[in-house]
Amino acid sequence: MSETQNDTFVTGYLLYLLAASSEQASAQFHDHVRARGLRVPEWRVLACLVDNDGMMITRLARLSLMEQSRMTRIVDQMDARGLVSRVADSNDKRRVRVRLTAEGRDLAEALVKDARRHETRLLSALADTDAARIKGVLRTLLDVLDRPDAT
Amino acid sequence: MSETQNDTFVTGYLLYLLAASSEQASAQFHDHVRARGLRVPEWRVLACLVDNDGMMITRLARLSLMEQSRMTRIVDQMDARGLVSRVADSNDKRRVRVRLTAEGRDLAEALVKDARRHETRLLSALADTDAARIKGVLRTLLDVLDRPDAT
DNA sequence: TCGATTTATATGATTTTTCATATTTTCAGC
DNA sequence: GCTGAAAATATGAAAAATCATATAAATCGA
Repeated sequence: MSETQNDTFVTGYLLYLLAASSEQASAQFHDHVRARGLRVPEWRVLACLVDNDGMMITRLARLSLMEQSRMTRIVDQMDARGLVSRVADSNDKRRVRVRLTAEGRDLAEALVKDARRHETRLLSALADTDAARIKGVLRTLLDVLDRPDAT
Repeated sequence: MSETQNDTFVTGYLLYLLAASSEQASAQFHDHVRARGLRVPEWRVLACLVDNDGMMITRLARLSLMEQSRMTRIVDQMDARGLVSRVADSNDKRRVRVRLTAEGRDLAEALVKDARRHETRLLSALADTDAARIKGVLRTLLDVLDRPDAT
């Protein structure tokens, strides 16, 4: 007798599929990140800063999918550790610009390289049609969610 | 001058797209869940149990995407609150079967109904082709991730 | 059938994350 | 140039989540 019975709802529910695939797809790479001595939120910060160094805390938080107060502390710790430094914005004194240090940049670039490799492997495990579609579909979903309706 | 500059990596990275779309797609419904007086993990437990009442803690944890020790405590609290009850498994005394109470079932069924409505709205905001593809693509990804290779 | 291993759950201690709110600076309208 | 609102960041206290490990029951092999 199979233990798995009629999984009528959860298993086919869009939000479950999204959460589960995000979770599982990330698990492997997140292990790698931790093996490199970083926590996942720190890796996210580094990745954002490689794209666009000197982001302010708020924007970094939005992009890294975390709360502002949390980002403040993450940046504190990364600063203390020498991966980033806080720079006052001359135009707007409220803002804190976060910049990669040389060490931070090296680590960030190495990890981005690893991430790209990992992504390639992941995509190549999918059938061509799925691999070709997945990012487009997700981007569309994100676009729709940005528009203030969709509930 | 646009604040958004050359987002070369993060914005197009599969794991980011997955995390961000999961996060954002869920945000609205999770607010609804909290408005109904539940935390997200509790909602997940209820949803699992509607599909398959009497699941054991370990399986519930896997399906709800959380750790076992955490699930033990969530079930404690839901039990204390009268939403579920713990039932000893007669065949295997290590196991704890978690069953919905009448109250738990009512709440669970109401929320599943809400979730279905929300999902429908979400899908209808996508173009037909995307709506038709998204679940399939995610399921494929999950399948691939289950197979022990794909790194 | 004994002992070693694995599986299922529980729990104390710690770390992470959130929540509410304070502080500082900018901005908008008058 | 004031005044009130909004934006950016920080921080204490609380809640949630993780980690390591304990306990207990089942299973597998010699």
